[in-house]
Amino acid sequence: MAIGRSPQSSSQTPDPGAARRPSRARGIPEATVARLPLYLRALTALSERSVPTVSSEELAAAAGVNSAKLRKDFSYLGSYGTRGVGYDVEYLVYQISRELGLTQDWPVVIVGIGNLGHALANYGGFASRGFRVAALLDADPAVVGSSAAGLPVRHMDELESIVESQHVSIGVITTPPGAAQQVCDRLVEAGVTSILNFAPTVLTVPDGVDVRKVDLSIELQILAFHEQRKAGDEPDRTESVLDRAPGPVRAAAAKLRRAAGGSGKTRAAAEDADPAAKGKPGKAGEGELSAVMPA
Amino acid sequence: MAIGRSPQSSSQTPDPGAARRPSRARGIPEATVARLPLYLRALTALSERSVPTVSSEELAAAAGVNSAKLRKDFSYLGSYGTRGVGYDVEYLVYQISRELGLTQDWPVVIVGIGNLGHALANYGGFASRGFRVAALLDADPAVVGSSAAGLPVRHMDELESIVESQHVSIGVITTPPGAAQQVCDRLVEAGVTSILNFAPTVLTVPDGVDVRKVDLSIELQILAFHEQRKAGDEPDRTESVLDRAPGPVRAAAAKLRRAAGGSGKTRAAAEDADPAAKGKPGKAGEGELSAVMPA
DNA sequence: TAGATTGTTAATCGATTAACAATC
DNA sequence: TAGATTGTTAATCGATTAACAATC
Repeated sequence: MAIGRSPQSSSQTPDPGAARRPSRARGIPEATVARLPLYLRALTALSERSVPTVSSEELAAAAGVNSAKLRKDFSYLGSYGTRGVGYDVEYLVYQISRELGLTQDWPVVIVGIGNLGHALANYGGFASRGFRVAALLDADPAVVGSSAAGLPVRHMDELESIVESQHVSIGVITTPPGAAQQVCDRLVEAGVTSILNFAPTVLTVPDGVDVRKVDLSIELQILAFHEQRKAGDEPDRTESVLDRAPGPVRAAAAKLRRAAGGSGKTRAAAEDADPAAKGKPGKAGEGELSAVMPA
Repeated sequence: MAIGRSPQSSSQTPDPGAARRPSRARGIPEATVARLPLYLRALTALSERSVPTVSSEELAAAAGVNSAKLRKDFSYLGSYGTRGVGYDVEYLVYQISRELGLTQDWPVVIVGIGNLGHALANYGGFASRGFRVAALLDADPAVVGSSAAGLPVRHMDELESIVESQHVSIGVITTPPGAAQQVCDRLVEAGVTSILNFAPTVLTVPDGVDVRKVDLSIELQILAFHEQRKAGDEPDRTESVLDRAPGPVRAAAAKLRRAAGGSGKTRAAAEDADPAAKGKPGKAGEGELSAVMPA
C-alpha cells in the first residue's frame, strides 16, 4: 500500500472524507453501500419466512427507509426487480451479498478482550455474514490463555504470524484509547487493510487502509443534543446574555474570560479539563471500554 | 408526545430521515452536530495538557477533519474565535458542551445486561460527559441481583418507576433483537424520548422520540465492501455472466431462477435463509449481543 | 505594520425525493 | 386489458471545500 499517511478516511455518522475515498468503485454511492446491509437484513428475515417476492414499498418499510430511495439504491446494482411484481427475495439476497463481498470468507482479528471484545467475539452477526473470528488477542498475561466464545485469547506477539498465515485483512480494535494507535500500526504493518475502531481515538493510517469507527459516547451526545431541544427549548441553561450578544460584545467577553482564566466553565467543562477532580461513580477514564492495556 | 407512529428517524452511517427530523432546531445542521463531540474530545485533550489556544488547522488535524469544515461548523455556534490567534480552548469546551446539552445531567437506563451491557456500564465516557447510569435492567432472574460496574442489576418490572422517579429521558437497548421492540415500547410508554439501540432491529417509535442505532455487523459489512474492491477488483466472484448482461436477458434469467426455486444461491445467501443449517463456530443467532431475553 | 488566522462566500458535489413513463 | 410496480428523471436539498476579505 501507499506510504503517505492520512487521517482516517471514514467514520460513522456523517462521514468525513467520504468524498475523498476511492470507495465509489464501480459507481455505487457511499450512502447506498451503507444501506445495503439494512436491506440485506430485512431480506434475510423475509427469506426465513419463505416470502418469495417483495415490493419496494414493503421492503423499504421493513428496512426503515423510503421506497424511492430503495429503488434508487437498487438501480445502482442493476435491474433486479420485475415491474408489476417486485423483487425476488432469494435473488436479491444473493446479489446484495455478492456486492458487499459477503460471499467470501473474511477472517477477522479482535484486539483487546475486555467486556466489549467479549461481546463482539460472541456476536452472532459475525459468523452469519461470512465473517470468521480468526483470533482474539490481548497484551495482558492475565487474560491471555483464557477463552471467549470458545476461542483462546492469544498474546499480541502472535499478531503478525496470525495475520499472515490466515490472510486476515480486517482488524477490530477494542483496546483502551491509549493503545489504539499502536495496535493499529501493528495491524497495518502486518498487512491488515480495514480496521473497525471502537476506541475513542482518531487513528492515523496509510493511504489504502480503511478505518471505520464506532463511538458510543458520540451517539449519546447526539441524542442529548436533540433531547435538550425537546424539553421546552430553554431547559436550564447556565447561559450568559453575552453568549448570544452581537459579535464585538462577545469577542470582548471572550477576551475578558480568557484574562480571568476560564471563568466561563461549568461543571461539565471543568470536569472535562480535569477528570481526576470529579467524584462520580464511573471512575474509569474516558473510553476505557475494554479491560486491558496492550503493551 | 404525538400519537402517530413512524419508522425510526435516525441511525448511524448516512442517516435515513435526517432531513425529516426536527433536529435542525436553531439551525445547526445535523452533520455539524455529529461532529461537535469529535471537536469536544480533541479540545478536552488539549485542555488536559493546559494548551490555552488552538488554531482551526491544529484542532481540525486532531479531530480528523479538514479545517474549512471545522470553521464552518463553528460558525453555526457563533464567532468564538479570534482572528490571527485561534480559539480559546476552555471557552470552546464550554460552548460546545453547552450546545450539546452536556452541562446538564442525563440519567440513562441500560436494558439488557449481557457482555455489551456490561461494557457500556463500565464505559468511562458516559460519566465524563454528564451521562449517569440511573439503572441497569434485565428480565432474566439469573442476572437480576448481580452487579455490574458497581451497580445492581434490577428487574424490568422496575423500569417504569425508575424512569419516572429519576426523570430518565434516555434509554440504551442492549437486548437480543427479538426483545428490542417490546423494550422500546415500554421505555417510550414510561416517558423515555431518546433511545440508543444496539439490537439489530428497526425500531418503530412515535413522533417525538429519537432513535439512534449502533450496528456492529453493518460496519463490518461496509468494510468488507471496500476490502473486496482492493484485492484486484475481481477477487473470486461466483458471478454469472448473466448478472452483468443487459436488462431483458437478466430479467429472463431471474425469472428462470425463480421458477427453479432460488438456484442462484451461494454459501452466504443459503445460510442467511436458514441459519440453523450452518456448522460455523459462532453458534448464536444474528445479533445476540447480550446474554438475556427480557420477558 | 506584517503575519496569522478567522468567518463567510460561492461554487461544487453528493444525496434525497416526488413523479411518472416503461413494462410486467 | 387493467392494475401494479419498477427504474429513471429532474428538481431540490444539504454538505463540503477552496478561496479570500476581514481583522486581530
